[in-house]
Amino acid sequence: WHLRPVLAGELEKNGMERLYRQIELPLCRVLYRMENRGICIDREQLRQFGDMLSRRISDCETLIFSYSGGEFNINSTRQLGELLFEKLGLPPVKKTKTGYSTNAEVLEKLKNKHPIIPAIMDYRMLTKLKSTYADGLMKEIREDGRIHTTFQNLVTATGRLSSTEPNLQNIPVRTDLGAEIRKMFIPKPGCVLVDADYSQIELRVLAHIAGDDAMRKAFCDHVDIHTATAAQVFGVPVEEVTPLQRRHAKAVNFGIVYGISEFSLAEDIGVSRYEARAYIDNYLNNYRGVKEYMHKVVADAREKGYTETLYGRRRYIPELKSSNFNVRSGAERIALNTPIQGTAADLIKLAMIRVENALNEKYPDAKLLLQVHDELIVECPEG
DNA sequence: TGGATCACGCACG
DNA sequence: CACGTACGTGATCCTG
Repeated sequence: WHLRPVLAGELEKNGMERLYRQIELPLCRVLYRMENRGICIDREQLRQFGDMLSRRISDCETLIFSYSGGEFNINSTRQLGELLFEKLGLPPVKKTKTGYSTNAEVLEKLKNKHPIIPAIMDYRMLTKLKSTYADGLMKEIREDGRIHTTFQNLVTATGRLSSTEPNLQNIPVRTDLGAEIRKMFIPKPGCVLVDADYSQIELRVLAHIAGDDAMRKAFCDHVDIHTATAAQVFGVPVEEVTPLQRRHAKAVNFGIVYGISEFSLAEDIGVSRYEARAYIDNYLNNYRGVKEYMHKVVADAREKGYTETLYGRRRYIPELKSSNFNVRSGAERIALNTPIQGTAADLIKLAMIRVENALNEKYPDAKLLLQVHDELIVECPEG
């Protein structure tokens, strides 16, 4: 309690009273309730899924060892690297600090060079699902048949939440087999799970804080933002945008939010650096507000020493003054991205407080259970 | 022997 | 694997 007046003074001095009183403090009670409620998972289905994975992993091992000409620990990146790049003589694509890189990107490039590669990719996917999810989640099921995560509100640099023991914010969804895990989260009898997610919240936040009229108009007109961007970048009418153009425009939109470089964009969508540069230039000439914002937000942060969200949450970035180019460039991407990611975090926290209160008031049997950065999951009575 | 820590890889938004 | 996270496994260090 000796700290209280000191910290209260700090809050006020930094203009974060509103953030604290209207968001962070009331959010604590919401998070406490969500953790206590937990979410139900189908234990029997999870067990069967784990057994199926065990069988497939075993088949995969047999296949891999038939190609390698002997047993080794496939989980060891060191042993795997020696096999692939020394014994089998495959071309090393990339290095790590300590040896050969064997990550998914490398395997993707090698997958047609040797039949062992696809088998290793399968093995990686299956063992990830088994150890982290099938086995990992099973250990966390409590007596009540539910999984109770812990939400951390004081961990991230941007203001997002994180979730631990277990992490329920990274349940698989992108692959078909992974999505099977997600289906095992079920409502209690008589209820349904309602999943409500924001559409393109980060790009909407960008359009707002950058004050970009073209991007705001696209959202106000309810057009698909990636298609609208493709039309701008490639200079074609909206109706004539091809699926490939849309995919490229989507990558550019993501890249902008992360603080793009032509090099990583080119790598991501498989075009030349020259083409990637042209995409970015076109983009910034059409979204002028975004271009100005990118410069201004970095310059402001360099001057003040921190960058901030719409609600005044700060992130200090001393590396902006580094003499090392890579360190400084990284800091500039952080200065650009943090207000976007952090404002989105502010907004969903505010929404959580309002949803919790509105449900208690009007639908007391409906319960907010989870938050996954841009989505809320509610368990509510059927009908 | 076994706990702590680092490196690596990979699940999500 | 650009921004932000959590976590499992292997390898290595260190302690007692």
